[in-house]
Amino acid sequence: MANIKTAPEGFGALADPTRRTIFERLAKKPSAVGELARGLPVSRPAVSQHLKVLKEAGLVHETAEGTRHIYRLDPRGIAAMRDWLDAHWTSAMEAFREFADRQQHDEEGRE
Amino acid sequence: MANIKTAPEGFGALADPTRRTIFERLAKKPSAVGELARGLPVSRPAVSQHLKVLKEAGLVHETAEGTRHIYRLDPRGIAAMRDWLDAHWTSAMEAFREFADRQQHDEEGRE
DNA sequence: ACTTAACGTAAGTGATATCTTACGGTAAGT
DNA sequence: ACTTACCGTAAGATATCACTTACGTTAAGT
Repeated sequence: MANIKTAPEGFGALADPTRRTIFERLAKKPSAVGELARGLPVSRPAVSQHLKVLKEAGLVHETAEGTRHIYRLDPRGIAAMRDWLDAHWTSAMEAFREFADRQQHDEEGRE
Repeated sequence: MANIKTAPEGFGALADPTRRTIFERLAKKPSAVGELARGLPVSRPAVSQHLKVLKEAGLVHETAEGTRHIYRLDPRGIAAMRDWLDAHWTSAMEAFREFADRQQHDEEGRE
């Protein structure tokens, strides 16, 4: 099971638009830092800082190839966030359905 | 299908610890604002502001009962975030598995 | 009608986040 | 050995965020 304690960090990590773009870029293809910086409206050091946040959240994994640092998505971090959402989704689903049904029933009774 | 364009807003909404606590509280039981403020280390207006963010992210739904405003989780917003994660999870899973296999193979060859 | 309860919003403040430029370190190429 | 490529970190500036107090509104109770 994925470590659910790291899930909250993930939300903070994906809260920033630039980091989401990086995340989506890595989903398509593992990339180096400079490679990511090209095509982004921020500097290369900024990308490094974003990758650090993503890494500490357990969402990406880093490996070195010479001086190049290759980053790729870590599915375990993503799974942790999914699990966190799922843990609440079920109860929310039931409660909301019950509420929606009652809401509809009340409106029908009023017509 | 849930509107995937609202998903990113959700990450920002759940990035704050206090909002996550509110979120978890609502998962257990729909509640009014003052009711939520009790037991939280922040003021009632702060809770109102947090609920506004959660609402704009599509994560909660508001209904009025007299002067009391009842908030409950909106499963559609949660589903949107889940879908966003799932969209990247699959490709990340495959790429990472391939990477991990190759990594292990390399290490075996070195022994 | 008056009071009370519950809530949202405005304004201001302190903390945090994100960005930049500057710098230092490591590995590869010549 | 020297240069070049690639990267992380430090320091500082600006923008954004979360919080508080003060205020106005609406609905219920007496």
